[in-house]
Amino acid sequence: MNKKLSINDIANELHVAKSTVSFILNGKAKEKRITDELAEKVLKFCEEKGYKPNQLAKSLSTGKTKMICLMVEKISDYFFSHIAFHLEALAYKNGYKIIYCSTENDPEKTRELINLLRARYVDGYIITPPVGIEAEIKGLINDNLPVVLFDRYLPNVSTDYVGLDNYKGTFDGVEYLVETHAKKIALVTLDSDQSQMTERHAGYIAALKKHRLKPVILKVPFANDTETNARQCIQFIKDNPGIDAIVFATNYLALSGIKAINELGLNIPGDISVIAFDDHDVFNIYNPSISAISQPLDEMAKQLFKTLLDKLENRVRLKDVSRIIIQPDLILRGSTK
Amino acid sequence: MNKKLSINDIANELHVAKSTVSFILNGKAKEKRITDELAEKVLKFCEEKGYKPNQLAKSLSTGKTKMICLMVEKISDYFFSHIAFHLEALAYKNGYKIIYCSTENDPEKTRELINLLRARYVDGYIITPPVGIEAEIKGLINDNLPVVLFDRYLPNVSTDYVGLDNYKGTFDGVEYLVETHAKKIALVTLDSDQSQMTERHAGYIAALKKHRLKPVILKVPFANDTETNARQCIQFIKDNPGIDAIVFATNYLALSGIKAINELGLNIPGDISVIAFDDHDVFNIYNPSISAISQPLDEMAKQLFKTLLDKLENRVRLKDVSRIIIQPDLILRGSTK
DNA sequence: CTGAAAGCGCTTACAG
DNA sequence: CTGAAAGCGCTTACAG
Repeated sequence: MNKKLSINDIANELHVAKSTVSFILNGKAKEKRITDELAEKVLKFCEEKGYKPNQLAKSLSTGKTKMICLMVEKISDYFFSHIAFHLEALAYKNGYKIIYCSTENDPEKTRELINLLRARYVDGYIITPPVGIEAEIKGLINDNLPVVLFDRYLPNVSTDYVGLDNYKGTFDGVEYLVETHAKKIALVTLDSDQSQMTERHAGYIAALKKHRLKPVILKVPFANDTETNARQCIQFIKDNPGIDAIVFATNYLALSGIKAINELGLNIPGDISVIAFDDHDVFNIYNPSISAISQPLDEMAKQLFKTLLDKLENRVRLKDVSRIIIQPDLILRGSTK
Repeated sequence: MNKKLSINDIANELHVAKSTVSFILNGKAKEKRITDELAEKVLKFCEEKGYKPNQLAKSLSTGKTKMICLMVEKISDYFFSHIAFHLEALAYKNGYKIIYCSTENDPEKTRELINLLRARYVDGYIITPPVGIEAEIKGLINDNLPVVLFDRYLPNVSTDYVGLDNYKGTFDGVEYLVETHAKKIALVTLDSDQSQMTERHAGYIAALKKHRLKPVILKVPFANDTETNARQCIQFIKDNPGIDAIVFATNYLALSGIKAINELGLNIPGDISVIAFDDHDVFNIYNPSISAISQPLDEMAKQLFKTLLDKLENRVRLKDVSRIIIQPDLILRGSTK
């Protein structure tokens, strides 16, 4: 239980002012015209003693905590936990720590979380916003806190955004299915107003229109469990005979849907081709392996962090808003012809 | 950009001393014999103004940050991201925030992470320790910081631990396979010294011994990717003709292994029964669905957090170490007879 | 080039 | 019952 060393202790032991120590430690020795000799001596002493400045004290006086908040829909989801992993590496490399929290798409919960994090004075926010949280996000922006939205945006909120070209994802997916001679291409999606979902829907509709095909759509409630989704898919397929391809708007919908198709005794891709939006590492080992519209996770995380860091380090003015749209990859596997 | 209210502002506006405000806000009004009237007035004022105490300042003077560090092997893994989700709910309910980080099983990286978090003065640690980090964990304990290990423990470190009865998991799994008349039961596991892996191995061996069967074991390197694991499984099954059941020591090994079995044209469970250690939500929708030795995630998270909280709130003395062993559930699905 | 001093926003003995 | 004051460990004008 060695007592923690403070900057005072160091100043005393070395008989210099603590301001001098502080300047040296923060790389302002040159600027403050402190002799190299002294700087060297102080640095060496700190090194030897294993001195680590108290971040709390530092934060209190600078107003910067070097912490960022990652607020996702649900940290245990495949997509979000992978984004979290990639962001972590980038954050730590740049001296930031990440506090995560899950909104579970509940605006009320999200509001509380934002309030809690504000009291912690985190420096910036990366958020997948639920609909209904516009005012709080604007509140953050008004207080000059950098906010980057991702995965989905809020039409009325002007702030940085990093997301996928969802429209192109489903559009290309459908076009590929058309090329393989599918005639009745269904979409199974969530009943959701979120931008990424409406974009996926729009891409599907547009591609069908281009090829003069008719939409066949199942929308399931967000809160459904896997089993319920499977049941609804079975009913949907029965109700719409002749479906020969299905685009699933999320990876978990695809897994339920495949279960449904299996239970109906239909063959993939013989009877029905399948494409899932958002890749998943089990898709590769599934039998048959599942074709997917993939979101480049590391690229997304990279852009997200860069966008936030540019604001945090004042390389970009707060008011200058960027929208980064990442292109999806259509990965063809065994579930399509 | 409304200026943040401080306790000083409140004291001034209400013409009371800031210590009084502080006492009231911290529920010490009674104790300090402050009139209900005054307390009421202050509370109401703070409520109206939306005053949120600055956590940084609070932390600096109390020495408590109300933050805990969750250090797992990899935040994007199914098991860890789900534990993270459950822990989050418990932490927030109790006023704590969580900083996560991934060790990637690298002692060097873990060492750095611990140092970084120490400079942040987090109040407690929940860690899945890589082998080789004993000294640093002891360092935390010596400085009276509560540490709860989970998933695996370090034999030489005496601290709280929450983990699964891994031995029982594989033991019961093997016994069930024996009951279904399997004669040549293989184990596919990681080449790892971690306690959870050696326990799973031991349970397998013990059950075989009891039934006078011979072990057939494949150990794959930790760093392998899915594809490589599948290749090695194929070779392993070819090299050991007559395997009629396989226990996989992790869920991802199971997924690779199933791919291998499929590629060999063997039927599950007709030719080979399969049990996976650690459930995964795709197991349920796989075809056939996969039997699993399941770790109760929410129970585990609950015990983990309770153990840590008991220490943080001084309900249990730091020196009193607990070991909580959670019982696995054997979930039988389509991949076993 | 260096030092004394104020300040960040809290908590908590201590005195009255 | 309440208030003035010191302290947590830093940063940063300011003076010399």
